[in-house]
Amino acid sequence: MELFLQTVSALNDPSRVTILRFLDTHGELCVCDLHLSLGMIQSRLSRHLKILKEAGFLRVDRRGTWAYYAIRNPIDRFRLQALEEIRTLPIEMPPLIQNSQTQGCTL
Amino acid sequence: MELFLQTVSALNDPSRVTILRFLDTHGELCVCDLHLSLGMIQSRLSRHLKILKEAGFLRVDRRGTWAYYAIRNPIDRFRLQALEEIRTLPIEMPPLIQNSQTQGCTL
DNA sequence: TCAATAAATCAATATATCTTGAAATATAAG
DNA sequence: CTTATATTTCAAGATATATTGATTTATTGA
Repeated sequence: MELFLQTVSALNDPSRVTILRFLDTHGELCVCDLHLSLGMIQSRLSRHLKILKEAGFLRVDRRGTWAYYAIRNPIDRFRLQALEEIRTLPIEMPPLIQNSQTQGCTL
Repeated sequence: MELFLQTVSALNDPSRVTILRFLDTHGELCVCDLHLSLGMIQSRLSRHLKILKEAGFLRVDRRGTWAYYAIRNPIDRFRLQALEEIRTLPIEMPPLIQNSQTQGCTL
């Protein structure tokens, strides 16, 4: 029961659904690019990423100063079904801004 | 997004998960039998049933004084997948008490 | 109509979660 | 070692959700 509730509770927030959809669409991204693209201040973003990671949706890969987040793979059946459901939602997705590659991140 | 969040938010509570599992196991039941079986006070149960109904998981059938709740059928794909996931959870299920058939309900 | 039972709603309190800005960590570069 | 940048954590206030007991609505039958 607890694990199910953790999964469901992680999905129960528009910011987190948007993050999942964004990472599902664009693949691995670092926190600062998510910050720039989604317009969330980083403390808020970091908190949501942590919740999604602890609920088994995301994995982190630290390379240097950057933390790269992506949809976890492999992922269990129900979480995958939730991601597939999110993929069908009509969410307005902001464009991807990837300054980490070029001028660096302005936090 | 809103409908998805309503679905997910309805699942985000141990009482409601238990109610869904109980109705999934035993089929249609009236509020007072759920009240007796699950040991939830009536106002609390009624509130959770309303949330589950509005989220599309349950249907109600009023017959006389009784309101019979059951898993909605047909049900959409993601909600069905959630119910299937709930079916796999190791939840301690209390025995079914069905006093409405015999001595009546003691609310 | 009146009383009894089932169910839903209301009001108050308690608990949990989200947001923000500031402070703390951590890595890299000079 | 010190500074700059990226990320996480902390503390405070705001918002949402859950619980309880009391009240209200609805239906049945005397």
